[in-house]
Amino acid sequence: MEIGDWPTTEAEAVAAQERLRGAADATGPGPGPEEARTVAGVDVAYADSRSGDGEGGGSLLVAAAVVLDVATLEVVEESVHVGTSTFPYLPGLLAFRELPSVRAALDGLTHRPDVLVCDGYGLAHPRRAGLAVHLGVLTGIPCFGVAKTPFVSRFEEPGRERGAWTPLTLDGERVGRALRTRTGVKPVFVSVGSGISEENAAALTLRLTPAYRLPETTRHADHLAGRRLAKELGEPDGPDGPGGPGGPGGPGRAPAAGSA
DNA sequence: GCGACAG
DNA sequence: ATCTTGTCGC
Repeated sequence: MEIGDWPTTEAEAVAAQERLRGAADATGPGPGPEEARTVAGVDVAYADSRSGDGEGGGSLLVAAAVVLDVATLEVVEESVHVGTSTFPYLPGLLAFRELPSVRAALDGLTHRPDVLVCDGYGLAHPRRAGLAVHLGVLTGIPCFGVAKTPFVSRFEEPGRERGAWTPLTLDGERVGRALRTRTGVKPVFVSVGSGISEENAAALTLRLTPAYRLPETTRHADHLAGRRLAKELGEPDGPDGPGGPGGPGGPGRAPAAGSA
């Protein structure tokens, strides 16, 4: 979907997801830890989560995309996008709140990552159209989601050790895995978005969690977005003062308005 | 009908 | 998501 038919209301967003559910690539196994050279994680930080945005404008937000080398887990490239929210947070419609800014952050990358990882869901969604499905279809890059809570899905508690997992189900369908990334710690919820198999998504998730419950990609993107947001809030006029030149230091886009 | 509900 | 101090542990 292009900017032209971007949903404005909840009803339009739901309809868009129902059309999207068939557009996802459910056949491609995509790359696993051995095939993928790079993986990009994306996340968004908000200055004001509650009012989000009203009818008039939107609150400040920062989207971040961080590319990691799968073999070494070292940061290859970073990109941030500073903008404003154009859609409120509504359960099941997170994609419409985060997609515009996430896309902008991804556009700032010079690398085209082999895989995309995002917070939230892919198929583990009421209409099988979570953020990872939207992002995978939009970019054409294999994408999956790793969420911290199961939302509407259900699962049996997996074994206590790292690597243990159980099926995530929704309406009697398999929608992902409850995967233990750290021994003795609550599991994460992995679900495919588009262009990658559940097996490869789970294998990559384990590859990306050598030390923490959440993937390094998510951690890096989360921290980058948070640091940049704090900087924006603390220095509204930038390090060079009012009217001064100097754009955003290093990687990063200039502030971009969300709407006219 | 009301509440709960990825981030 | 975001608001926040201390605390346990490598």
